[in-house]
Amino acid sequence: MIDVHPLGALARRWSRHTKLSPEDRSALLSLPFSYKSFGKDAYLVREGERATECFLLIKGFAFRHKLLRDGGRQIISFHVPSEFVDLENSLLEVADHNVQSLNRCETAMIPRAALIELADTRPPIRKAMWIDTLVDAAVFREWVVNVGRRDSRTRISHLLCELAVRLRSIHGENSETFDFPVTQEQLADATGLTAVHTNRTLQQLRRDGLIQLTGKTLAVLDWDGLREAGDFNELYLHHRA
Amino acid sequence: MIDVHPLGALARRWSRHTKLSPEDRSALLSLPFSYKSFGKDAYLVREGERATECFLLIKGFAFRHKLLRDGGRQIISFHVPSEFVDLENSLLEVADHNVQSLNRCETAMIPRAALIELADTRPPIRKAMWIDTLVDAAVFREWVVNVGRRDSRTRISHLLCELAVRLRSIHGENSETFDFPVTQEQLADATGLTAVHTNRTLQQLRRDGLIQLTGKTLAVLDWDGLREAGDFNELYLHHRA
DNA sequence: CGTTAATTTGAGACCATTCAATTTCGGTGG
DNA sequence: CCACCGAAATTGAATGGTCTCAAATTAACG
Repeated sequence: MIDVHPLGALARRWSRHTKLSPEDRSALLSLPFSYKSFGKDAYLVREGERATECFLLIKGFAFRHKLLRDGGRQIISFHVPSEFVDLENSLLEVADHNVQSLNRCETAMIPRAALIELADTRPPIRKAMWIDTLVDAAVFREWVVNVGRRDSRTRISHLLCELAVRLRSIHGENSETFDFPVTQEQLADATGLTAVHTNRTLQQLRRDGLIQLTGKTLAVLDWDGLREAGDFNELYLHHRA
Repeated sequence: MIDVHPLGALARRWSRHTKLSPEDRSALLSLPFSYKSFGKDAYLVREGERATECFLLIKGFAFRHKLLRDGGRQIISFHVPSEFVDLENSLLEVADHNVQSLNRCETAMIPRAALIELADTRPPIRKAMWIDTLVDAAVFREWVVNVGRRDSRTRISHLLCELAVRLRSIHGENSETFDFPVTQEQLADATGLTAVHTNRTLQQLRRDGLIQLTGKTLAVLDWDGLREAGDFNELYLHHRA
């Protein structure tokens, strides 16, 4: 799945739930944008900033988070290539959270005016964009449930399930090993736990033969087991809209 | 603020962030719908169901929630009159969570086809709808932070702040007393705490002179204090989009 | 290869939970 | 209007999952 065009992966992903005519597709691919690369841990968007463009992830991973008064951090979502990391900034005036890169990544920076115009003139593209934001919201809801009402083992398993499913949709449906540049501290901040407890919980999941997690690679050894451990039901990902 | 038209409150709310022409407004008010009343604790939407219409709250309160394997419940949001409780169902095929009434309430049930057509033909209304779903998402994000990284006192204070702000936008900007038909058990399920601990925490907030909460009425006695206690910053509500 | 980041381990403390019982509140019917 | 009933709120005491603090070990990167 090598794309000649940097927006090709986006067009392909949107085609899964919304039929795009050849004209829609070429209008999408004609969107003006500029490449922007980021190193590890770079901020793409800062809370409180006015946004004038949106970032589409071409390569690498990113995450959204908020910082608390006491210095704590809550990660709100992870993002993989072909996803917008801040599509809401096309319509909302100021960013209410930060977006940061997880590793080196490449993005297409698209002016919000161009995005809005494309959405206004191309109904199917508008629909695809809207569905994107709705699915984002569905994921946030599931995260509220995850951090609100599940214990540490279930919580971490659930998060790993979600990431596995979303990575599969890029790497191929039967892949079980993924590039996973997420530190345990980041995993902790995404699940509302501490890094220490996250570590102990991951060890338990390894001991149970559910996963293998070494360095920057995650392997799901027992999918049904992990799904069970995580109380995971992928309905909320709306993979077919 | 008595509306002659049941969709009047919606038109007024949308006008706050999106300019609607007289034609937009009348197209909105011409939306086909049917009244539907619900008793306390009735289900408006069930997880897994295919949605054919959306519910606009005219009177009364509602909330979204998900049920867990172990019988636990996580409340994901509360809704007040003039809000859609399930606008995402206009585009997503199946509901990924439940919507239930908090007290007796009245709704306008609008066919999703009609909503989509209105959005397709009226750009400002489309924009207002889209902003609605984006603000919903912003609230979900803040809830992830709330249940993920704040202690019980901060968590509950934050939730009360949010509800106060949103209720003010209906009852008038300087009101400090609100109709609040939320039980402590529901408050607990919204904050990821137990009812017992929620009770003790509320007592502490009362003892500190921040709130008064009796029966179905909430009074904010010390707004700055509550805001401080809840680490609350209303930016995420995007009240001016 | 050195140096810093990330992971792992141990032990004690604490916030929130669990379980159970009691009191108060809110709505209903006589 | 009061008695009644179930729901909601409150209290107590014991338990426990997760956190905190610190130190040690291992992995990553220039």
